[in-house]
Parts: sequence; C-alpha cells; structure tokens
Amino acid sequence: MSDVDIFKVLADPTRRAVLERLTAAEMTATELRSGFDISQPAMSQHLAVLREAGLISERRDGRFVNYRVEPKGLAPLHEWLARYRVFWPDRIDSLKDVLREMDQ
Amino acid sequence: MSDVDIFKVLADPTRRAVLERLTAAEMTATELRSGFDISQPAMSQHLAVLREAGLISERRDGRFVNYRVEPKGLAPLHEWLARYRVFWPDRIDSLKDVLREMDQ
DNA sequence: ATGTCACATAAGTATGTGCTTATGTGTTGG
DNA sequence: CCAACACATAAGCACATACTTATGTGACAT
Repeated sequence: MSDVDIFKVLADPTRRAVLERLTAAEMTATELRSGFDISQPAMSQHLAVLREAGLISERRDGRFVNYRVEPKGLAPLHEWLARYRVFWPDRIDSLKDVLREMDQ
Repeated sequence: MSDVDIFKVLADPTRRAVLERLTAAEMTATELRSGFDISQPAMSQHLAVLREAGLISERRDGRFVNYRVEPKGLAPLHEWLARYRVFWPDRIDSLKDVLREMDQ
C-alpha cells in the first residue's frame, strides 16, 4: 500500500523467479528455497519485499507460511505499460490473441 | 541487442521520466535535461542505458542528437506481463477498452 | 583556425542493494 | 517442558549503481 517502486522490486532476478515459481503453486519459504542456492534469511527478505509491493500474500499455517501470487499487485506495471501500447501497432494482434484466449 | 535486464533499466525513475517525455516529442539531450536538475553527463549516461536496452533510438543532426522512443523495446516487458495476465480477470475490460481505442 | 557548442567518456565517490552470519520469535512434537 | 523447526529481524559487508567533475570528440559559426 505504500509507495514502493514496483520496477525496483521486479529488477531483482531472484524475486522474478520466486514469482514465477509461485504461479505454479502456493509454497512455503523453505519449499521455495530449494533450487535457489540462497540462504534462508535472503529468501525471507525477498519475500518481505514482494509482500510489501503487494505482489504476494501469505497464509499462516502453524509454523509454516504459505505464499501465493497476488496478480493485482502487477496493476501499476500494467497501467504503466498501457501508456506505451498506444505507440505499439505491431503487437496489437498478439494482444488480441491473449484476450481471445481468456474469453474461452 | 545484448541481454540487458529491462527491469533494471526501468527501475530508475529518471529513465522512466525521460521515456515519458520522449513520448510527447522527439528531443535532444539538452532539451530533455531542462526540468530534471541533473548534470549533462548524467543525462548522457541514462540515454546510453536506454539506447542499449533498445528503448530509444537516436538520429544525429549535425552536433545535435535527437532521441525518440522505440516502443518495440518494451516487448520483453510486455511478454513477461502476459504470463501473469492469465491470473488477472479483473482487468480484462480495461484492456479491451485500450484495444477499442486503438481500433479507431 | 579557433572558440563555442552538443554530447560522450573517464574516473572517482557516495549511497543503495543483496548477501552473509547471528540472533529473535513463535510453533510443534516427544 | 524443551529441543527442533520455520521463519523474521539485526547488523555488517561486498558490490552495483547513479551521481559528480574533468576531459575528449566532433560540428558549427565567425
């Protein structure tokens, strides 16, 4: 809810990879850590940044915390991009394809 | 053309502001500098980063260099976002509005 | 030709960012 | 209870990044 810079949040490749993994399934921090070669505190810090940006949300389950993607957090990025899509005739068709897909 | 990280390029607010000003009109580095409270080399460095990311292009005119937005450079960002738009039913309508606008 | 202009590049510096180790907090199982 | 566990927070460090001043390069005007 604060004025975090979503571009800076997404500028980190690890955080983008975390988001991508979370699209597949809800996960705990420990589960996320596997395959990342990163310490537990580092992951915890990344998750905090993503949460403060509204990109993920957490659901406590005992001593576990399950994280999931919060796609609405990407709205600012979407709105920013929309301003430039006006100058972007080449890609309208592929955009339409996306919408057609979603309509089904 | 190299593998620059477009998120890191756009993570800088000054560079995003430069892009925004360039959507209004083609401009020289000096023209861009007005209103930015930034040194000439700083602006030059930002423009170099934007150019290397394919987000702007330049057209030499004597000792002036006119810069313009290269919206195609935003394609990687668009493609990245598209992956998450699937999880994003709320905003389809506004997206359709954008397309309807562009069709006219 | 030469000084000025528009811009690029070099080099140094300050601050930001992401990592680490160490420790804190709350939860669970034996 | 208390030891192990899952995660958060603190503090310090290494490196990246954005800035500065200084200087270089090429074009124009006189």
